[in-house]
Amino acid sequence: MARCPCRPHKGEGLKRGAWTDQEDKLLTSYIMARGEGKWTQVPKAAGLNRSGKSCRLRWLNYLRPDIKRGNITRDEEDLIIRLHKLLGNRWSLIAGRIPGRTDNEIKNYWNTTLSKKLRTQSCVTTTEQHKSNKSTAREPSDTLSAVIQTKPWRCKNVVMRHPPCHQIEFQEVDVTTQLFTNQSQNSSPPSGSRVNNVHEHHQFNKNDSFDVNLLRLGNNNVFWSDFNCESSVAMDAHDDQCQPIDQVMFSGAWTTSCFEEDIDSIGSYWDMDSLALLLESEVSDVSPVNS
DNA sequence: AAGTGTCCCAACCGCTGCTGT
DNA sequence: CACAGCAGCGGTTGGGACACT
Repeated sequence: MARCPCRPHKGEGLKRGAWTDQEDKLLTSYIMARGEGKWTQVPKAAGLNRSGKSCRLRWLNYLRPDIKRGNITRDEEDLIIRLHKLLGNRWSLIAGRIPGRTDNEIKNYWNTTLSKKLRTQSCVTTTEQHKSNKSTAREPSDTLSAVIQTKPWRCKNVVMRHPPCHQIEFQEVDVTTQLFTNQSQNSSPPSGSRVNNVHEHHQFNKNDSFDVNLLRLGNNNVFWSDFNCESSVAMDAHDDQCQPIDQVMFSGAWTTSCFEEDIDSIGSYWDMDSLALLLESEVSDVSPVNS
């Protein structure tokens, strides 16, 4: 499929277009033996006449052993729609939340299937609304989807305080997490679905640098996610619990930023149902991004 | 059977941000 | 600070597969 391999390439005589079985084998066996990374060196070392970029793409989108084959399931489709509503065209972020699916796959699926489907649905909805609202005009903002604009932050000296202590502490962080479970699968928002409290204590050094992904959802909730590992927790930021002292992180924008520590140690877990539940509830009451 | 149109998706392109020097 | 090299991302392309006439 795809490109014509005979199409002249700028400069070098690297092969392009569809990959052969032989090339796949070479790349797979190389990466299995040496691991991912150093993509510019991969083609030469693996004996491939391809660009490193092409090798990386082939591995990530097709050869990786953890890639799930087969059609997108209904659950996955639902999740993609919710995540897209929340994140926009952040395909890699969306893919990171759907095990076994690649950003390319999700992007393609969205462009070829879901966008049409949603367009059709919105046409139907619009028509129905038009019929029912002939006399009662609605604010356009009622139907606006809330797309979170994540903004990455790398910050030092991130500190969290916890009640009753409101002192700034550079050494210790207490995190109270409230996990979502899929036990309450009714349509009610997650206020009723928070069932587990997990209390953890983390130690950080004064000059530690964090890459934490924090999405502030609604007034009281912080959706905290390390996108590099399969775990997420929702923190209740009500009454100053678990709020970062560094208000810059939160001022005026959805923030992204994070632990170097493996937050799996918190005991959190991740599954599609819990995320779906979270999204379902939070998208509807999300605060304005830049207020 | 042959021609044409449409769909799907692997692969490419160009850009951005990060890191090292 | 400037620059180069690299990885990663989202948008786009193009060709095989399939449906339709």
